[in-house]
Amino acid sequence: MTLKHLQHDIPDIVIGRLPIYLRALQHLAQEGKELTNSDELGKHLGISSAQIRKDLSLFGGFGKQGAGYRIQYLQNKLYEVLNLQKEWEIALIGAGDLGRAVAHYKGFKERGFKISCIFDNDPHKVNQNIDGIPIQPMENVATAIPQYAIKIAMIAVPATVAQEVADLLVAVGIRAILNYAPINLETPDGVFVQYIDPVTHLQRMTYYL
Amino acid sequence: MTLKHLQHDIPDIVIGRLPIYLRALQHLAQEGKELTNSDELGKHLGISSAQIRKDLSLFGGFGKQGAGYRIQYLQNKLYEVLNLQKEWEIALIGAGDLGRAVAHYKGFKERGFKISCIFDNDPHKVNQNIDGIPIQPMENVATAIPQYAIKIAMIAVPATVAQEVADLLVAVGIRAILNYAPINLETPDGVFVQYIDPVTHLQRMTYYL
DNA sequence: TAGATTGTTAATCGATTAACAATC
DNA sequence: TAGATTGTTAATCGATTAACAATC
Repeated sequence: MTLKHLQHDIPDIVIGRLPIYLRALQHLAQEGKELTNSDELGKHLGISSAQIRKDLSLFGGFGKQGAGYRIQYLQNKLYEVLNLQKEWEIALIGAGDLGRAVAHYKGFKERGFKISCIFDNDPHKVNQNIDGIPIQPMENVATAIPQYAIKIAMIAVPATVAQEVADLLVAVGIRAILNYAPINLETPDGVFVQYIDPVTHLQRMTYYL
Repeated sequence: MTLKHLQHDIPDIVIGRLPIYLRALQHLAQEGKELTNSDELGKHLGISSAQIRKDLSLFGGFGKQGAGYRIQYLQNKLYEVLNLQKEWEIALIGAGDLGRAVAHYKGFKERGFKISCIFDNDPHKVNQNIDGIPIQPMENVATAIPQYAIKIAMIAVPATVAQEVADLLVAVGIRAILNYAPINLETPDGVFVQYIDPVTHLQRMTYYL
């Protein structure tokens, strides 16, 4: 059973669920389980079992009728689908409060993403380091990012300059941006942006309170 | 034109977009604009103008034909819809690396959310403080949260204990949880959970790289 | 009034679910 | 084999878009 790589058939909303499945599988693996099924996964995630089976079947048959899914095997397949088999290097832009917090977060390294360079335009911060990673001046972006072929960046600068920074990053070859600034970014086709704005999540819940 | 409060007619996916609209409006207001329209907003956000008009019209008529939307007025109405007219108090659970980072983030206060108490089970951390907010022992959760009628909590503890913490929070009256631990939480009906897991966003983008 | 943009309806599109044959 | 659960199809459900009458 080979991976179907008719990638353009796969809705983005399905891709968005795969990391969630992966997280649930990790959890089950830590409990010492080797086998699971769409029903168990669904209960865990509050998603219907039919949806899980349908999502997974888009990439080929990862399960066995009558048995379910081997956790380890399914994890490996999802890593493969999501291109997570190698560690990705990330550039972090901004070394203020927010950037420092992002840089200190251990979850990136633990789950396959390594912050390999940090940039800031404040001369006082340049040549300091965060957990051993030196803070470089913004001028270095144009050389360092292509040099190490870094494709992913995180933006942790004030909202007022986030678009400008994004434009620069796109110009030097960045293809995926995780934006912590509370502002929408415009990027050309083929450059992907995801947003981390905890306040919008809170505002979504207060509606119901 | 009064607010329609047939709240159960409103799809959650629409509620989820309102904070994004609010963010765009704030941006336009800062540029000194007083008036906007569904087309301008849509271009800003990469959303169709029809969708914006439809979403907003679910709550009553906020615009004027031929003119568009008055930014200030629309902001106020959205604040009203989302219950953002008063500052909300939040409890933060966990004062490790992640909890500290969350506590330091200035965006909450700036946008109407105040972290008013912090809890941790590490005796070494208790009685220290973060930006002037004392770290209390976990035993205090049961008294402090009802005392101040806090309805929103943020979880920044290790994934292994996050469910346990969530159960406790629900038991003492918390109705909305922003969960930073990379694990799905199960909560009873009427308790809302949102997730902040930057790694899942990165994993979603690597698919396309 | 003429021009512009909303609010709303109807049509389209896409995602979820139910059900079951296939098969381990 | 009998039992269980997948993979997949068809039906349902819900969300988005197109279009335009209403109206500022």
